Amino acid sequence: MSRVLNRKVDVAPETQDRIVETITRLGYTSSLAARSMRSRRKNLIGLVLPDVGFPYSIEIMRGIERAIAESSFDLLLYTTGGIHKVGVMTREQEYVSLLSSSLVDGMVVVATSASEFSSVVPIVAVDPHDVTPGYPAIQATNYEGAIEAMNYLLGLGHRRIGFIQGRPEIGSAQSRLKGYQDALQSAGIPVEDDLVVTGDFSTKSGHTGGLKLLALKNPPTAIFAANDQSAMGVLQAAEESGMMVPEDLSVIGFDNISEAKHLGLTTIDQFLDEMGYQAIHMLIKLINDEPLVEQIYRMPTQLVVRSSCRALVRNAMYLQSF
Amino acid sequence: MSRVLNRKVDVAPETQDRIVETITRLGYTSSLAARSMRSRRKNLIGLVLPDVGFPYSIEIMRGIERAIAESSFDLLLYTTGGIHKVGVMTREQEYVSLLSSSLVDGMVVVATSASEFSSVVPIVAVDPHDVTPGYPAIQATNYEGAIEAMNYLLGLGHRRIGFIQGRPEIGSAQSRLKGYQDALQSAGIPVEDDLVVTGDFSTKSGHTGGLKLLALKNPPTAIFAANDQSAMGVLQAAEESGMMVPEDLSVIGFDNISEAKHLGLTTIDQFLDEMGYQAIHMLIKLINDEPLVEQIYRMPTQLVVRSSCRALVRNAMYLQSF
DNA sequence: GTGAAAGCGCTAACAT
DNA sequence: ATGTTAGCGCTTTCAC
Repeated sequence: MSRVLNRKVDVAPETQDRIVETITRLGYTSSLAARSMRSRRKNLIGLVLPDVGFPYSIEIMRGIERAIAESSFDLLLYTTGGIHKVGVMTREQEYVSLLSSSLVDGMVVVATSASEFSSVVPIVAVDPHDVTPGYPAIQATNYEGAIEAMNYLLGLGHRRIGFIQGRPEIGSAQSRLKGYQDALQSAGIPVEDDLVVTGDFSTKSGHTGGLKLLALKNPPTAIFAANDQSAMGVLQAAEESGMMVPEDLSVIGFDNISEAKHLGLTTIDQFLDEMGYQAIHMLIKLINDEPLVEQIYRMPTQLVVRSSCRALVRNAMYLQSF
Repeated sequence: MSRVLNRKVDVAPETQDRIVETITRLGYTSSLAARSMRSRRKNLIGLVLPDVGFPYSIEIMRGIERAIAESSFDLLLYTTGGIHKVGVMTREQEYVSLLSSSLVDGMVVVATSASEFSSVVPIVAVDPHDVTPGYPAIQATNYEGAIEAMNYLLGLGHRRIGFIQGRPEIGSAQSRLKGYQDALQSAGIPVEDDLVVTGDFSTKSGHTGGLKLLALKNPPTAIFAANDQSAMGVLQAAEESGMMVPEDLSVIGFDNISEAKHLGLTTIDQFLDEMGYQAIHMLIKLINDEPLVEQIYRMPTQLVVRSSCRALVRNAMYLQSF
């Protein structure tokens, strides 16, 4: 029977038919556990996500699923339910071992904070916190993108530019800050500590940070937020503090979840999607023992300007239709 | 060693320490496959989703993850990558067998079109297409909700009310249509075929249907769309056909993804979330052999009015902050 | 072309 | 308290 299912060696057509008939009649399906344990190739890819509910994770999952759909692999996602549970960070390696030990052919780990993994099967990381990880990974060009964003604002004539940072312990946030600082330096503008506020990539932190910057004695004429969520918060802050919303205040979000589409740029959702997609392709290459062109695949980040309230209406239309 | 890991029988403290030390040193993790095959209880719940990328699936997953985080179970999601692959519908039973055979303690199946499942472990379905499925399930009060929505519009004085249907083959869409028809009948208003257009829950179908309804010789004064996506399409249609958007046209979306929050109602995202959450709790009861109060858990659906463009801006703010 | 048997990594039951 | 062993359901190998 095993021979029929795995269509390996010669089986008499008559026996074959009889077995197939019985299988369908009984609704039999081979046990994943037993099968995985015995055979090398499982046609299954494992995925470890920090939190399945975040838009961030979702977009990456979209790309992963797209690549999976095109491939012969199925996907097995393992989660314990949110990053809020204690010790999840330390459990990352545990999850990897769990799946890699004998269930999947390869794994994708998203937004991990580990800088090293021990695994029987190949691993590809998407957007790891570590800038120089010890495993194949998909990364964004955070530094270059930040420089680009700053040059845009500098090109508009801005000289006092505020910065809302992302979660400081994460590599991407550090790279973006460094881009901010280096761009200013290149333009011969001193970096003022007052103009840099710490955030955590959330709208709320953008809001708080925005209020802080706008309340300065000598407020910035432009604000560069480390991601779109914070940029949104800055806009809210501007609106609340009674200012006639933007048009008079340049706000840049590093990522943008919707508006960029109208400008013909890659939106962050497409961006994350593509990251997931590339990760699977990279992983499949590794599984098939094909050589990797580059250990770290770097995707160019793009920026988007938020400047008018009209954009919000357009965003609404877009988001709703999605 | 097995005894140490499963902290079952008595082990000498000294031996215990030695083993734990070795385990951590070697980074050993027990094989999920082997373990699952041998023991009854795996502390793992399986999830079969039609498509991990849809907002619909995502919201349900949120609730599921929330419940999982609170429980002692982990979650294993199985997907082949999108409903677009051929034969996925028929493969539903296959996935169920695959996981249920020996990997998980119970399963949640979302938006399934099967009316029967054979499984070794307990199954709970979320929002099955079948209105009277042969398995425990979480359902929405689609019929009652539609009556409620219609009564709202009738209460505003509307007598010619259009209807944008959902995917006709799906039970929930049928129930909503029946609610529309019955409410009209109760009010002594004849059901006009012209006022009912078929859709598929998408914004595009709402758009097309809206244009069709608005182009009627005697157009409706209100439109009831079977879900929020289509309601959004109707709004777009109204705007495009040069009408001063709403205020003068009542559009109701049966589900609402964001606005309802401002009105203090349950939003569809909360609604789906809750469905997923309840499903896990129901399943855990089944796994623990506890009796089920009701085989079908019915969640009250709530409606929301879309009437002004201002709402869009508010939506944008909400969605962005999310 | 088919039957038989070994063994994958575990857990549970039984033996010491 | 610890050592030993029989399988769980498969795939693979080796006989026939």
